[in-house]
This record gives sequence, C-alpha cells and structure tokens, in this order.
Amino acid sequence: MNLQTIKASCSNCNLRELCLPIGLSDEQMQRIDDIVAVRRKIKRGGMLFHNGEAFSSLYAIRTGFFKTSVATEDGRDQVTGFQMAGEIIGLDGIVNDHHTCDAVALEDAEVCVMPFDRLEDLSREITVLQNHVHKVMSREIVREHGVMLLLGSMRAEERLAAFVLNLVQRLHTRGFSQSELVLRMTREEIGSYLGLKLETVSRTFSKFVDDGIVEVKQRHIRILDTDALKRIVNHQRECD
Amino acid sequence: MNLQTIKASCSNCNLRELCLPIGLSDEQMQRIDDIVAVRRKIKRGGMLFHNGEAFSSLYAIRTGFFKTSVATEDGRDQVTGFQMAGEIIGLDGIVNDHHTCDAVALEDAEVCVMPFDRLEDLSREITVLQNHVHKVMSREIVREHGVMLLLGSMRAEERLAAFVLNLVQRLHTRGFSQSELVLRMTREEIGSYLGLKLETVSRTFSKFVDDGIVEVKQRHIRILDTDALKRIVNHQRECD
DNA sequence: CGTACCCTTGATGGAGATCAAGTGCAGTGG
DNA sequence: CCACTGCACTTGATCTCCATCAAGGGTACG
Repeated sequence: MNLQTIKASCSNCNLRELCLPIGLSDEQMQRIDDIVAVRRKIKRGGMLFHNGEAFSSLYAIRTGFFKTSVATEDGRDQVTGFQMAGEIIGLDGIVNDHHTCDAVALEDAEVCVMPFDRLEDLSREITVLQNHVHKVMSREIVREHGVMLLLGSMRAEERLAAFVLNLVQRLHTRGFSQSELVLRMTREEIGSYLGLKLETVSRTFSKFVDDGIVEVKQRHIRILDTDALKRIVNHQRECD
Repeated sequence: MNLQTIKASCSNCNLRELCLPIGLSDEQMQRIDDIVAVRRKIKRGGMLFHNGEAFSSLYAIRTGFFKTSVATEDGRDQVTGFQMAGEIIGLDGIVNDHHTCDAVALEDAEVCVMPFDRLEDLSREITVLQNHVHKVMSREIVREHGVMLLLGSMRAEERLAAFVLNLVQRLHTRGFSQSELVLRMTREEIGSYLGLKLETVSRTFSKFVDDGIVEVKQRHIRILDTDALKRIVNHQRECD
C-alpha cells in the first residue's frame, strides 16, 4: 500500500470546530485523540476507499479535496459529492460493512482515520460526540436532498450557479475568499455531479462570462456578481 | 390537532425485524417499548411533519405509505422518497433540530413515535440499538446515492423501470407479490421523484405496455417480464 | 349523475446531448 | 530553449429526448 501514516492529534488541530462538537472537556478530547490515532496521506488521483472495499473507518479530511462517486454495472458513473477539509467521508460504508462508492483525491490530501467501532464505543460515553455523529449523518442526508432537488428540477444554468455558490460558500467558511475559487475538478466531473455533459458545463460557464457574472480562466473562477448567481438559482423564470 | 394516539408496543409488532435490530433481550425490548410509547394516525393527505417544523422524533411507519418532498423558495418541489411500513422517517430533522422536508401520507397511515432524545439515551446503553440507528441513517445515505445516479445519468425508461423494480422488491420483502403492485402515488408524484413530467411517466408506462413488459390498469401494475425491466435499467444501449 | 381529478395521447418546441473540430496549457525530452 | 504530446477545455452544427401545450377520456365520489 502506498500510504503514509502519522500520529494524529485533534486537540491542536485547527479544523477541530469542523470535525468535532464544541464543549468537550480536556479529558474527552484526549480520548478522542486516542482513537483518531492515525493520519493517512493520499496522492492526487489516489483512492481513499473504493466500492466493495470492507468498511472499517470514517475519515476526516485534514487537507486536500475529494470526490465520491457511484457506478452502475454497465459502466456509467455519477459523482455524488465533493468533499473538502473538515468534512467526514465514508458514511456510506456503515450499513453493509462495505463501501458502496469510490473516494478519489483530486489533489494531494491527508485524512484522519477514525475506526468506526471505536467511535461507536466512545459515542456511548460522550453524549455530545454521539449527538455530533448523528448530526453529521443527518447533514449528509439533507445535503443529498438538495442535490436531488437540483438534479430533478433545475435547468443547466441553475445547477451550475447553485454549484458555484455552494463551493465558494464552503470555502469561505474555511477562510477563503467569497468571490474567488480554484476548481479542483474537471468540467467532466462537475458535469457528472450536476447531471450534465462537460460541453454543457463549459458552455454555461461561457454564458456566465458573457453576462458579466463571473470571470473564468481555466479552473480559476472569480465571481463578479454573487446576487446574479443567487437570482439564477432561486428565480428561474425572469418573467415573474 | 387531528391526530389520534394509542399505546405502542414493539415486542409484539410484526414489523419488529424491519425497525429494530435482532438479538435484543426481553429486558431491552421492554425498554424500547417504553420510549416508543405512542402511535399516531395520519389520514390520507395529512402531514406527519412539514418543512420548518421543530424536530423531536423519528417515526417508524406501521401501516400506510408516505412521500417526503423538499421545496425551493420559488415554489418548485421535489419528491425525495416514498416510504412504506417498517421504514424510518424524519432523519432530516436531526442536524438542525428542524425538519427540512414535508412528509405526507398517501394513504391512511399509522406511525410509531420515537422521541429522538430518548432514542439517543437508550442507544448509549444498548450497543446493538446504537449500531442499528447508524445503519438506518447510512442506508438512507446509500439510497440517496442511488437516486442521484438515477437522476443524473438515466433516461426516462431506465428511471421508471428502476422505480418499479425498487417498489416491487420492497413490497415483496413485506410479503406482497413479486409481480403485482398498486401505486399509492399519482403520475405527477412519480414524475417529481424521477425528475420527469407526468406525461412522460404516462407515456413510458404505455411504452412498457406496448412492449409487453407490464400491464397497467390505472394504479394497478402487473409485471409480465421482470428481466426486461432489469435489462432496461442495466443495459441502456441495446447495441452492445 | 355530475363534477373533479387523474390519466392518456397527440402535436410541437426547446434544452441539452452528441458529434466534430480546434485551441491552450503543462509536462517531456531532444 | 523549443518541438512534441496529451489532456482539458471551448465552440460550432446537428440531433434527440423530453417538456410543453392541448384535448379528450376514464374513474371515483359526493
């Protein structure tokens, strides 16, 4: 296995407030440190886990950027999400003790390995941790509801606008700009996530540029008019 | 409130193996009975909970059939799932202490009310129950991955075939026929779930009838050729 | 028995897919 | 340093599937 492992420590991790509940005592934090014993590095293009693999751990992303995707037997696949620092990945594996999607690093990444059985043990003793785990899973369910809404009822422009706004908002939470971002994924991966072909993604970006809403230079995006993007998402029909 | 409440009991419920983990002792079962104290009846068309409502409980469906749906500010909405006896509903509410979707009964229904805080309490003491809750949530995440795949990459025929197969399979688990089912939802609700218009759903059913794959009489569906449906789902391109 | 809703079917239109060509950029090796 | 190669991206032309618009029919229920 081409993976590197290093000792992890949550207590002095600056992503603590993203991964963990607030209000943990020093002693509780120490016990969490003990089970989140190991970090793992994944090279760009490498897999954190893959469909069919036995499930043992959840992963908290420390650095880097991932995509998760599912596939049909006949070869089509669908990107189900893009995950960044502070987010938890691997929840799909719990139900059947095997992962049902692939997680691929879109840039060099590092994750904290959280053995799930130990996490369950600790959740039984630390109430706020238990509740936190439930909220993380519920958040993922709600996020996917949003994607279903997007895929089921939005047109291409709305999908892409919603996508860009979502990405930049999450990056902003992590201290990055509200108006600039660098895409870590290809047009094809964006298209797969949004249920569009890569040409449509490209054309739609071009249209946004023509309309003066964004600047696009390869994967570098600068948002010139956030409100216009929001209007596109919420208000498809210009008439009313 | 137009709801009726009655005392619930899991220990002699025939859906036990759908809602609860196996291997509970009598004493553990009794404690679960204690927290699942109440059942609630919902009339056809009534709401179990709605978007924005404070979250307090999960619900186990005892009888009846529900749809859940989310909506955008500008009024479009998307059915996110259809739920039947033995399934758990309300997981969306955990993350923000408020529900983010509507749950509507498509026929007269009865649910068991499971106050979530008490469920968390008990989960800390009964390991298999804790793990069960995690699996229920993970199962929902995986289910939604499947819907995303459907919405993002399948054509109308594939979507409807997958939908019918999924429904009949779940009904079969509950002791119903493998080849016959009664739809509890309208064509429009099916369309919303599948990202299609009701006319397309209707036309696609008609095409299946023409092809001798199913019989359709209003909401009564009889599957004549399950394999053909499976082939439509897995093998979109007839050429290869 | 009438009314309302749900469903089916036909005709037409349009958003996005597909097919195709060309451009720009990064990495490689001469 | 520059040609070469490969990949990601853009843009144009055409096609197709599904949406939309429209009309009619069946069924349930008061």
